[in-house]
Amino acid sequence: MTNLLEQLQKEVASVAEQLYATSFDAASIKIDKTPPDFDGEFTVVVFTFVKASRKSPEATANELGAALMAGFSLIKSFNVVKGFLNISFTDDCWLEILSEIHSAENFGQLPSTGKQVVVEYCGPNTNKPLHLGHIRNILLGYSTANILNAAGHSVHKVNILNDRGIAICKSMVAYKRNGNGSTPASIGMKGDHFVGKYYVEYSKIIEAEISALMNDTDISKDAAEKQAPIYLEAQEMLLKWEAGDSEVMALWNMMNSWVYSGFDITYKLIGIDFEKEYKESEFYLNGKKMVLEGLNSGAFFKKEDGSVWVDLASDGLDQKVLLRADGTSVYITQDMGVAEERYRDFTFDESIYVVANEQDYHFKVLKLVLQKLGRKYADGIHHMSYGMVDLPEGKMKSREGTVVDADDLIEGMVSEAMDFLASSEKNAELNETEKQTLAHDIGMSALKYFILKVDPKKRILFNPKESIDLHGNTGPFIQYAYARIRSILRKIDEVKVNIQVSIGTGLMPAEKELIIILSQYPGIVKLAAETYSPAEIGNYLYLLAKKFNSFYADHSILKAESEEKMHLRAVIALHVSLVIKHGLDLLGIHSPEKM
RNA sequence: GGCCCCGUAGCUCAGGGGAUAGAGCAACUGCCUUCUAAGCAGUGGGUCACUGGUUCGAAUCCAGUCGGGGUCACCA
Repeated sequence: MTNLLEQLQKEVASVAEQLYATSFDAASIKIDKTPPDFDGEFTVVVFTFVKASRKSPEATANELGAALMAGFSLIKSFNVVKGFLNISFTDDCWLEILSEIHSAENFGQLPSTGKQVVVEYCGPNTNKPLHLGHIRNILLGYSTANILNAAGHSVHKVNILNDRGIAICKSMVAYKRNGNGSTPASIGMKGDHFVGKYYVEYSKIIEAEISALMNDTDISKDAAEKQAPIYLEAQEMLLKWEAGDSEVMALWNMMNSWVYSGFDITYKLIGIDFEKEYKESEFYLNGKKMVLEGLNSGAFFKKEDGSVWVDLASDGLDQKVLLRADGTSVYITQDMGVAEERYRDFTFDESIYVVANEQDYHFKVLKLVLQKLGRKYADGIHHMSYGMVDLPEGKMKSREGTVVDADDLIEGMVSEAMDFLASSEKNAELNETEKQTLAHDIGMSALKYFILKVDPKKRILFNPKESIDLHGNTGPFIQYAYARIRSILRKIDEVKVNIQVSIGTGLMPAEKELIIILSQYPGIVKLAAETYSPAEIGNYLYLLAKKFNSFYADHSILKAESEEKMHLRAVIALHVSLVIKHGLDLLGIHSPEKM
């Protein structure tokens, strides 16, 4: 019963086999949901059978329909339009399905697969605050982890902190020059913004120095950049860092700790968490060891200048450097070390990297390199490649100051939701704190849904001048449907109505439609997990909420025609609300009880 | 230039072999003494970039063309 569609496929296959003495693979039989303009719930596409039947599509469809009716008691009726066999199931069949949903322990949670899955997301640099690009990454990562968990996997959310390298040194150098011992606390600034301020300051200083050099001497801009005093200072600081200079390490630790405390605030605002955070500074040396191991095993080779390379020509890629001539590590070396550690930590079956598609090439290389080192776990590496966020003018560029800051964006959305609350007579009974909480839930919902409803693979266009909607195909729309249902259910609880499904009540089309949509939910969770696509959940929830709202406008639940109808509708509404809540949870969106 | 991704309504997006291509926003009409109007019902809006091919059937698959983006660093 739980999978009506599969059952129907099998029935069709066996009926067709009897009629036409040809065997058909049940799973390959094409059955769609019947489009709204036609009568029925499922549609069998009969073109695949006409060759065997040697009859017209219509005759074949009629023949199959009659045979199905005769042998399959759940079918109420069928009709044929051209090559399409539309099938209706009995009301009792759908009520039975509703009853199954009603008695399910945790509808939408799929049985355990026993698989260990790691999801890495966020991956910030520690020299500046998070921006809109990180927000998409964070939302996709967190939501995908939830979805994989609902699909039965054992999921571990991890972060990777790019905490070393020239970028952080730039902030450090600028701070040393102009910081005057100030701290985030002393000037009342969030730690990541504080450090980011000096990163911006570095750019200003070097630009001044470059133009001074170019005025004094006749050199190119590129050359001037490499001679600028602050650039040389940053380089020197990087070397000192690698040498473990205690003064540099102290500064580095202090500034990074400021950044982390800033990030933590943002993570909390968004409502996400990590089981473990990996710092690249702690693992890049392991990566180096792995490169040397590959050199010894012959997987990699050394060039005359001492640099170490891997040849990926046989895999359709180029040669790739793994270790510089001076022995320092490159980006990929660090990822190798972290991957190894991660396998030690979780012995994962699958390790998912949520990283923008500009790094497609990098992850192909990482996987191949680990495979060449004989790491079996490399087969489980999956790059969840998502499209970047564009502004109307194109890509966000931190140097040109066009980045949309994460904290600003969040604050803007929440205050917009707050404005809406203030302008409405509803929610007047809430106190200021409750209003803030609600505005946060709604504003974040609008932002999260705006990003998550789009297919992860596609790029997103964000126009900072147009605020994100609170109406229509939005997060608040779905939340609203939930809040309306909760309001009704609270009233039912008051009169202690015992909610149960009674088989034998008839079903109106709108009631049946909601049951059908509800029954699809576990399949949607599975699909979202298989395709790594929170958008599947988002689109489904919108459809569900929309159909419920439509139902709500036409039919009263509390004042239904009969007691029996009231129970039935209450059960349907209850499960619409539970699925909405479950689905919104997967997206990291709260479901307010009132709004 | 090589490789990869993307072109669907004015805008933002669904649909990814199946019937007459759908939503939201924006514009315009109606609907709150009835379970929350952040809602519902409706109107207008399309050469699914273009050309060819495969198929009973193509927005969907294949090839090419045009347009947009990414990448091909001893940057991360």
